[in-house]
Amino acid sequence: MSRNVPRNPRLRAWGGHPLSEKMPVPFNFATAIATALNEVATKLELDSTIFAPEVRMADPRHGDFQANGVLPYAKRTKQNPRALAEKVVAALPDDLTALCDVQIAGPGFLNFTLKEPALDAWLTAYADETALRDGAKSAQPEADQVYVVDYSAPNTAKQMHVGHLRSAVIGEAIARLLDFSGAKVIRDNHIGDWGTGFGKLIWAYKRQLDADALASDPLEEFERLYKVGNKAADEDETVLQDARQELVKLQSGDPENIAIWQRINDVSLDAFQKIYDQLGINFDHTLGESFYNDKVEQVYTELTETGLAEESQGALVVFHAEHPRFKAQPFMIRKSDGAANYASTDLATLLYRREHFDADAAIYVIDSRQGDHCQQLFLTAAKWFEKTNRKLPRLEHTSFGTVLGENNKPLKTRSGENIKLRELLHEATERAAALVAEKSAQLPAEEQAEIARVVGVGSVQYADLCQNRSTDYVFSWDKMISLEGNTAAYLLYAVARIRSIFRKLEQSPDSSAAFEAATALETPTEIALARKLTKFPEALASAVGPLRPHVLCLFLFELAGEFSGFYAADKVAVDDPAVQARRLRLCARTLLILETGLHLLGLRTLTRM
RNA sequence: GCGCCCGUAGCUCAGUUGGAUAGAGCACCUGCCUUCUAAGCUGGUGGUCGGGGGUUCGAAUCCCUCCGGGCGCGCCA
Repeated sequence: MSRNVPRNPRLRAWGGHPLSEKMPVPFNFATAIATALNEVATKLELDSTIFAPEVRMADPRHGDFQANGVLPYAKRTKQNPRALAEKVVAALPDDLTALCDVQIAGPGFLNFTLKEPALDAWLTAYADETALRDGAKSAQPEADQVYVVDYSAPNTAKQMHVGHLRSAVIGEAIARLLDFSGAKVIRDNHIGDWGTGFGKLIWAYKRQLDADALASDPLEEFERLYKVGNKAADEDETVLQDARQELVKLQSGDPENIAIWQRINDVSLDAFQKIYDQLGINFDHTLGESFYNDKVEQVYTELTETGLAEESQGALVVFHAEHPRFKAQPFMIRKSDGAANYASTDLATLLYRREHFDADAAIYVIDSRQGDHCQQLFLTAAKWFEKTNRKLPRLEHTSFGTVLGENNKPLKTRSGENIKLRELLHEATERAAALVAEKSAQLPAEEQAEIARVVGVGSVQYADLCQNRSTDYVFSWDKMISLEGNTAAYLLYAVARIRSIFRKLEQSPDSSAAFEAATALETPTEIALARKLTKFPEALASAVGPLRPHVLCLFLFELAGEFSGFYAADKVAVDDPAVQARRLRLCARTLLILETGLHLLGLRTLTRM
């Protein structure tokens, strides 16, 4: 019999960890409380269609968790809320009341405060990343489902710019969060490698190529050529005709044009990879629009045969008669010239993901401005899959707002150009390097450079993640790099200070032997820190559920704040071995959760800064 | 015109299945380094939650309406 299988059925429901003989402890206390309250409701024969525990994290002044469900239930069933609350509390199972004190507050709220032994048991049970991962997986109903995460997706022949930042950063964090929670994640970079712009670009490539520029900075040269071709086509009708001919030749497989196109894509992907390397992004697949060239015909055929698509003004479009807006606003799946567009390839892509990857879910990390497109895509796919007896994956448009400059307009350079991601990351690193030189001049130059890279890039990533993704956000170098408040540097600094303690004491955060002498948590700052640590599962679940990384950011910031308070109040390197051991254990767990959390967000961490 | 998002402290933002005295950070004022990294910590000032109405034990949160801002809506992706 495996000792990893909880014998207590409630513990199993909690995703509990049976390491402590004297106290079984759930991974997620909030879930445990909700489970217990539902059992009580059954025991008391409450109407389960009305009763919901409504457990949430509480203001620390009121305890660790509060359950608000008793009051509305009592109101709806015309009972005295307080009397019902007392009945519920009296019926709570012993294993829950062993974990926390329960109080009735106000008109019938239940306040749960974790007892010190429960905190202690949690810190014992969840001592490494594997334990956290197992706990997260057990708490996640979608564990083992296949999630395709579609993010980044830049266009080839152009450099990545600030407009590509959020999809890449948020998408990566979401992929990591889902993976940590037990999903089978497939990271798919759906690059735009087949646009109509290639005709103009190839036209210019054949006539105005600067070989030296191509050798030194090919992507810059492709961008210049595109502008040349675009301008020429605008000014001269015959150029436009020629450019169209180049596109037709490309699409019909002309070897010369295919070779140029291939060259452009190779160069582009190399440049993208340099950015991805800095951001810690690795895709499982890069299946761009060109990959679906031979797969759109099936889309046309099936959508026509099922009666979903119709001809309109020479194009093939889908209307949704039942929809107030999409009954008139078409979803165009084939242009009047017969060419595919991104609606066609997106439909083909979804089918491929369903059939080839067996996807249970597809997450589209795309700009909120494409909301209509996604809605039409999802609506069309739902009908198409239903009519063809296919299982529709869970489809989610994980949208995000625009990065604004301090003038509240989309962020651009002074001359009105998009800011290149390469330059943005470079400047972030430079600014961080200046700070490192000022604050940590004693460190070797090489280490200073590494710190600058981690802090600089991490600051960009964190600034993007820490705000609710649905809103636009104002980009500010000063706020981002000032390293105060809810920033990457503040969190990285907390990590570095913990590492420093272990170095000074010549101990390892991974060695449980160092913590054996630990006694019960005592000081208010010790207890506050431990209480915060046990909220990680809640924060994680709240971030994964609605795919909102900023919830995790906020938790990590608050955790780092609790740690800083503890650090200032309670010295770890004290003579008393019991006190030192228990504080060292708090440091080890804080380090574990800060690092795990930051890595989930896609940031790297440091040992010194 | 239709639709989506948004409006919370001087600034940038949390608070989204309705819950306790609406919270942070920055800025400003105030203390704290011969003690583990002061890129830190402690205390304080600061609010008609855009306006008005409604729903109820309870509304920043839900509904209605108005004001203000951003974005999208047939051949770019």
